[in-house]
Amino acid sequence: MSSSAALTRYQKIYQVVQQIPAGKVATYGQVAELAGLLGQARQVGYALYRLAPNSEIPWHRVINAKGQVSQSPCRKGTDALQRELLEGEGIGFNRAEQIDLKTYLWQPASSTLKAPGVKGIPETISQQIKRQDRENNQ
DNA sequence: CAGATGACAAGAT
DNA sequence: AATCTTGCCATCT
Repeated sequence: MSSSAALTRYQKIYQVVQQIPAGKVATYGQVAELAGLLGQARQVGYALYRLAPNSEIPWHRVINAKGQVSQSPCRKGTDALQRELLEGEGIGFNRAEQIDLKTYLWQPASSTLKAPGVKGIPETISQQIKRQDRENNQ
């Protein structure tokens, strides 16, 4: 820890991830929005990359928008571990090693946050903003 | 101090 | 449908 900043973006991200309940998952983009980093899903991945595998933070409940677990080239096996942890919480994977977001996505109460790009679930806030931005631009 | 880099996501081609 | 491009920022050399 060489950072002296009071509350960095990464720390906000960690706080959000800690709120994900067992048996549910959140996408990187969703965590970013909840952390006040709209549209910066990448930062979430960067932040989680910094975590130790034995961290108190439930990093394994964060998956990508396709419903698949991501993996780090530096940490072989973390994807398998992540899958085991999730299955241990009752989360099911289909044949394509994907999680059904419609069933398992964390949907915080009193929030309009939804899953990105999932059929049957409305677009995320960042998607709404981008779409409106696009329409204005035309 | 400048540049490289790292668990993503969405639009464009 | 698959691949490429861009946006974003904290850390480490």
